Amino acid sequence: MSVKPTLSTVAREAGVSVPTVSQVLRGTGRISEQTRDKVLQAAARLRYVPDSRAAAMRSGENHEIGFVINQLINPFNAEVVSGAVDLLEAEGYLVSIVDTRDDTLRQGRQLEAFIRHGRGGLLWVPAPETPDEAFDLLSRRGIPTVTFLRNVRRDLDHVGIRNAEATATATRYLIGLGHRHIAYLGGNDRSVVRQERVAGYRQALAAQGLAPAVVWDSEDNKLAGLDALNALRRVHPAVTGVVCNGDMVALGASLALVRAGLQPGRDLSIIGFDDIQDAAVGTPPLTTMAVCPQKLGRKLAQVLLDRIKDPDMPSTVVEVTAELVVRGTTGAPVR
Amino acid sequence: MSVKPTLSTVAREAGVSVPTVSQVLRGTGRISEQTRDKVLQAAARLRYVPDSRAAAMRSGENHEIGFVINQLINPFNAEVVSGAVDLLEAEGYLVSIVDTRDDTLRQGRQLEAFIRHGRGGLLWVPAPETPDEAFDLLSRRGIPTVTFLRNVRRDLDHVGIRNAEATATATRYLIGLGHRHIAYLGGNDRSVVRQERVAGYRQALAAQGLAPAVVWDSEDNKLAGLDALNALRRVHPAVTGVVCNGDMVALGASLALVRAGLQPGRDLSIIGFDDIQDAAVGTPPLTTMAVCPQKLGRKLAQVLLDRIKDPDMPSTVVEVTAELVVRGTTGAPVR
DNA sequence: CAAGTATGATATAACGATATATCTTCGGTC
DNA sequence: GACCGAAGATATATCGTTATATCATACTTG
Repeated sequence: MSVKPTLSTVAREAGVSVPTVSQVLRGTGRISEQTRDKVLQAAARLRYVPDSRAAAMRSGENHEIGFVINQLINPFNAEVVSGAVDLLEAEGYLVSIVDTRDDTLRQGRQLEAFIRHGRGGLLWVPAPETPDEAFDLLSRRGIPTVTFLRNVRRDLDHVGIRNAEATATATRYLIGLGHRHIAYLGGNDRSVVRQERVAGYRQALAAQGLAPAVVWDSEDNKLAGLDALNALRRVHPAVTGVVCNGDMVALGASLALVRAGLQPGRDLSIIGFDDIQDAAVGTPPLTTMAVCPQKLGRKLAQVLLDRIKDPDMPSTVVEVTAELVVRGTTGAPVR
Repeated sequence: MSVKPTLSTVAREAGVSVPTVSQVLRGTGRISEQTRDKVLQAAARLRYVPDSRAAAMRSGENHEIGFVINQLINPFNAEVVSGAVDLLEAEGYLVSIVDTRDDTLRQGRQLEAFIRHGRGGLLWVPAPETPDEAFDLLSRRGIPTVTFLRNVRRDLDHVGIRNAEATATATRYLIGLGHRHIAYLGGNDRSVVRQERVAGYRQALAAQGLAPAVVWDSEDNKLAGLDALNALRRVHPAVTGVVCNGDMVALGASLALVRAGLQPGRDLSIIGFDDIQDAAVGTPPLTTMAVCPQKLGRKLAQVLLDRIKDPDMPSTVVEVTAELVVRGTTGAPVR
């Protein structure tokens, strides 16, 4: 009893032709009230659900959008996704998400799968060292694509964060509090985002003629942040302020202090990045550079919708400013 | 220059017929070495990518799987997803994820979208109060479906956790430590999972003839857990042990104690559920009922693959046992 | 009343692939 | 040399839609 009703089934049931059913269901063409009702009733009786793939194949229109994200486990990303999905679903699109986990090979397979399965648009956080061919394949096929966070190819639409500006703000804030030895913690140099952020940090330091920059790598999770801060403090004991590449690392760093019996914001100042939900409920709550992920997601969706509407538009770059939210992990250095 | 090469383009380029190209690329039929090479080279030159939708339409085979999850922002879920994806991608499937956020209406639209766009299988955490029609539509169409966590319809395949057993274990452990007033914290009664867990908790209490059960609702995040524990303690000051519906709530509860200047594990014992990454790095680290999300995800994928292979198989139910991991938030009650 | 114009429906082709049947060509066998 | 089978390719139909063209029928209009 698992037969899938098609236009032809409905047409037979209603006693009309296939194109007529198609026209009724899409509300196109001239149809009399009477046959309209007949068709709608037949469709409801059979519980007809149209096959979008067949429709897309013929019409060329495609309402399925792929979201290629780098790390779904990161709550910041998850919130951006939900913002983008809200807008796109309201416009009748189906958004399907895949998680590359920053594995370039996996990403390559997923992108190809998206092409094979005919996505009508792509939102994409490119994995580090994504080969040019990946970008070329998409642009050759003319698939509307918006990159997110990592602005690798200037010919594509992009939505991101003013990274350098944000870390400069954070660094200046610490300097203003009286800190003289400020380190940058988290990320690694393969990351474009981190490069931009470190640049802003260095620039703010240089503008005040301050001590040489200290940049320390770390994976993007609490445990790694915890270990990284301990290591950093051993090697650079003079450091009193830390600008972090993300909230997860910052929370880990804060935890390292607490475990060592020290107090974040007094013994060492920490500034995070992102303002994830956990940032506000930490002990102490985290000072951080906040961007609203929901808003970012909606912006992302909007840029894609615009691009789909007008494929020949010159490429857009939207950059959002992060705002300093002062909470409990920053304060004047103790001397 | 955005033309999409098709079988017909490749056939022209290679100087053979369309079916021949199809056969070469799929490795079926009898093909001479010579034409095989010709075709492969032509396909590579044109950067041909097959259109899976057209293929699926004709052949009926479908290698796209939908994962309908209830809360992507929950790291436990995100890890289950990654486990399932690993296995399914290895088998050549594309897994596309949507997040219902436990909104039954949104879920309905997403399920219908999955049907329209022809998913070949579904992994599904049903939202609370999912109407029967939703299940019926899927089974009528014969779409292989495995529910996850929430076992609502016994006619479907299912992978879940032995909830009652787990909370009974947790409760007995607290009793063994000497606790006599034990509460259950988190979730709400619309949730099937929570019902099962509360049942296990009640049963363990009843077996020892202990004080009446105290069940307290909370949303599934840290902040809500924090507020909920404070409220619970005001109303039931005698409570010395709390079994939680999830780690997020448990972490929030633990935080509430710390903020009140109390010590989790001494002043109040807390047991979580899930063993998310943050559980191990909390201060103190969280005692919890651990299930390995990766393993759970792989199991889930395996059940779906089996179902796809043999649609007439009787329905399977797999239940995984959660294991007590003792860390820092439990101890004997102070008197 | 012939010719033109809405109106409401249908016929037909096409999208890009695969399944099935058909057709050469060649070599082997009696 | 007639017949048969296998190998290697192609012709044709089909999946479920939509786009375009065509076709009746009725209604205007001069």
